[in-house]
Parts: sequence; structure tokens; C-alpha cells
Amino acid sequence: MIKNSEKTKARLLEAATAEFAEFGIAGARIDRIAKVAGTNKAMIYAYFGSKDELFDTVFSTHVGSTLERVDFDVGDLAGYAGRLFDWFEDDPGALRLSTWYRLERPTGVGLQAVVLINKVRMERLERAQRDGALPKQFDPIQLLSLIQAIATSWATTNPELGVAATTDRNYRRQTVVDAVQRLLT
Amino acid sequence: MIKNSEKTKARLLEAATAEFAEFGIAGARIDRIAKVAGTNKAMIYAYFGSKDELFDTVFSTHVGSTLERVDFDVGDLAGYAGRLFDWFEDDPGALRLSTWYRLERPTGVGLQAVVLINKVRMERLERAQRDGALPKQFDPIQLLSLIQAIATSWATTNPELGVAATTDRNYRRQTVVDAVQRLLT
DNA sequence: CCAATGCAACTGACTAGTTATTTGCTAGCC
DNA sequence: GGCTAGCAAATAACTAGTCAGTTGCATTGG
Repeated sequence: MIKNSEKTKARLLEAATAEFAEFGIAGARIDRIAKVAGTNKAMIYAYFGSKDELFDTVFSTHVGSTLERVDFDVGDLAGYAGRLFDWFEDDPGALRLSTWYRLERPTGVGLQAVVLINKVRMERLERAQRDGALPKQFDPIQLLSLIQAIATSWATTNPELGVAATTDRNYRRQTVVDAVQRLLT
Repeated sequence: MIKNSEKTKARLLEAATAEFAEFGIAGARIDRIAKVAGTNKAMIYAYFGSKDELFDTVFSTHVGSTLERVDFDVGDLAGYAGRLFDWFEDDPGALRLSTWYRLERPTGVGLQAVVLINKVRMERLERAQRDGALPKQFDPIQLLSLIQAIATSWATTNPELGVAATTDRNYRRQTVVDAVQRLLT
């Protein structure tokens, strides 16, 4: 047994991220998280309080902070969509966590960080439209909504369309970029 | 106690639809379903076999059969998107059920019906493109994926954008229709 | 017409196993 | 030595699934 508060906490958080991404809040099992983290259940309660609080922590550290790191360029929204696509491709857990959150925590406050980021981005879109740097056929809120939906379109509709998981990633990425480009012309 | 196999089954299915839409598979409670249906747990097992099978029945009767009824007009894909939007607005449970399915049943076969419907629609898109009735900038599979994503964009991004639930429905619908229209011009 | 019979629909209580959370104690570290 | 990190085991509540028995209804034989 090695004692290291920080590392144990980190391992728990990592294990919890995987567990919640896979099974959601109701489906996640505290035992499994503890076991994967190579420690025990009581540590979870010592460090995070409860299952729900653990989920909240997982969500804000994993999703909120990552979204912030996706470069947002008002002059190249198609590129932004492409980068969003890349993020969700490289880290499918992030998208799943967001989806679980929406379903299981309809009134949760954990999305607040995400809402804030989007608010800033909307203001930048607004300014770009006023400066004439961005066409005005869609309002900022419409743009963000559409871009987000398009960037995640493959992830959310793959199963329904019977798309093999092997469908070329570049092809899918290009679809996203092209679609957003077309909205703006 | 009134005995009526058909009606009891129907009440159970209705209660189960609401329960699964709200809580997902892992979060749904058999007891709650039975109670809401005004009957007994054992009836669920007599009629549907298990919790999982009950979910499957709920999904295919509620989602599969409804998607089929959304008119698909290759000559008016924007209108199709609008009708999809209407469906999910009028019956938010349908979208939630689909989302739960994707998250909790990654390898389930219940989506088969949906996959089939989409396959037929893709073939119709293909033919329309060959006949020159539909522009070719996107492949059929890209079109279906994008249309589906755009039609549900508000439902899936509302929370992240901090959109009040009161945002005008017509405004949201028009966004969907306009976006799809723009993809095709 | 009507009572006895058969049977499917129904029920409440039960079980066996899980689950989140707590506790009392041990082991490492300054 | 004392404080923090860590643990195994206990607990209390819950959950999917079962079962032995009951109830209403239709059928049938008189």
C-alpha cells in the first residue's frame, strides 16, 4: 500500500470517467470504479462525497475544461466544426458523458460551465455579424446549435443508419466541414 | 379487479414507455411501472418476459412504428426535416428513448427496424440523384445523417446553450427547415 | 337456466442478490 | 506519537424476478 492522496484521487477520477461514460449515472457501479482504480469504495466517499457528486466532478473536469480548449475562430466556423468532430472522435466518452448528463440530470447545474463558454462564443458571433465579417442568415444561437449538431451528427446517427464503424473518418469529417461551410454561403 | 389481458398489457406498455423515456433502462423501476399501470409486477414478467424485453417492446412499438409514419419526400427534404422536428417536439419521449437505446444498448438489434426504414430512404435519395432531381453535393448517407442531426439539433443542444424552454417553437422549426434547404442549394 | 368445473388473469408476499454508504480498525509517513 | 491515507467488513435499503395461492369469467353438463 502506497499512500498518496493526489494519485489515488486521480486514479479514481479516471476510473469514474470511464465508468460513467459507459454506463451513465444509474448504471455506474461504485464497486467497479474502486476496483479499476485499484483502491476501495470508502475512498470515493472520502474524496468525492457521493456517487452524484463524483459524477459532477467527472463531468466538469472532463467535459467543461476540454470544450474550452477547442479553438473557436469566428472567421472559420467550418474549421471549428471540424475540430469539434475531432474531439468527439478522439474521446467518445466526452460525448457520452454530455448525453448522459442531459438525460439523467435535466436540471443539473454542472452544465453551467458549458453554457458560459457558449455564451462567450455567441457574443463573438454577434460582433462578427455586426462587423460584416460573418453572413447574417442565421442568428448566433442558431449557428452554435447547428454547428454542434452537425459536428456530432455521425456519432449520434451512426447506429440508426447502420453505418459500419469502419466508415472512413476523413469522409465523415469532410461531411461536417462541408455542411457548415454551406450554411454560411 | 377487472380481468382484461389486452387492456392490462396496454396499460403496462404505456406506463413502461413513460418510465423508460424518463429514466432509461438502468434507471427504470419495475415496481413503479406496475404501480402506475395499476397492476402487479408479475404481470410484466408474464407478458413481457424481462425488463430488457419490455424495453425492446416499448422501443419498437413506440419509436420504430412512428418513424415510419413520417412522410419522406425526396423532392422536399427540408419539409421532411420539419416533420421530424415536429415529431420530436410533440413527443419528446421518442427522442429520449432513442438516445437511451444508443447509450445503453450499443449492440442491440431493436434498431433494426429503424435501420431498414433509413435504408429504403437512402435508396430513394440515390435514385433521385441519378435522375437529376436532387443535387449531388452530399451522398444519401450524408444527407440522412445531416438531416436527422439538424432536425434534433435544438432538442440536443438546448441545455448546453442555456436556451429557455420558451424559445419560440416556430423560430426553432424554421431554423431546421432553412438549414436543410441551404444544404441543397 | 344454473351450478360445477377449468383456466387464464391477477395478486401480495417472498427471495436472493445488489447497491450505495458507513464504520472501526490498520498501516504508512512526518 | 499523532495524523492522514487506506482498507475489509458490515449495514440498511433496494431491486429484479418468483411463487403459491386467489379471483373473475366462460364453458359445459344436467
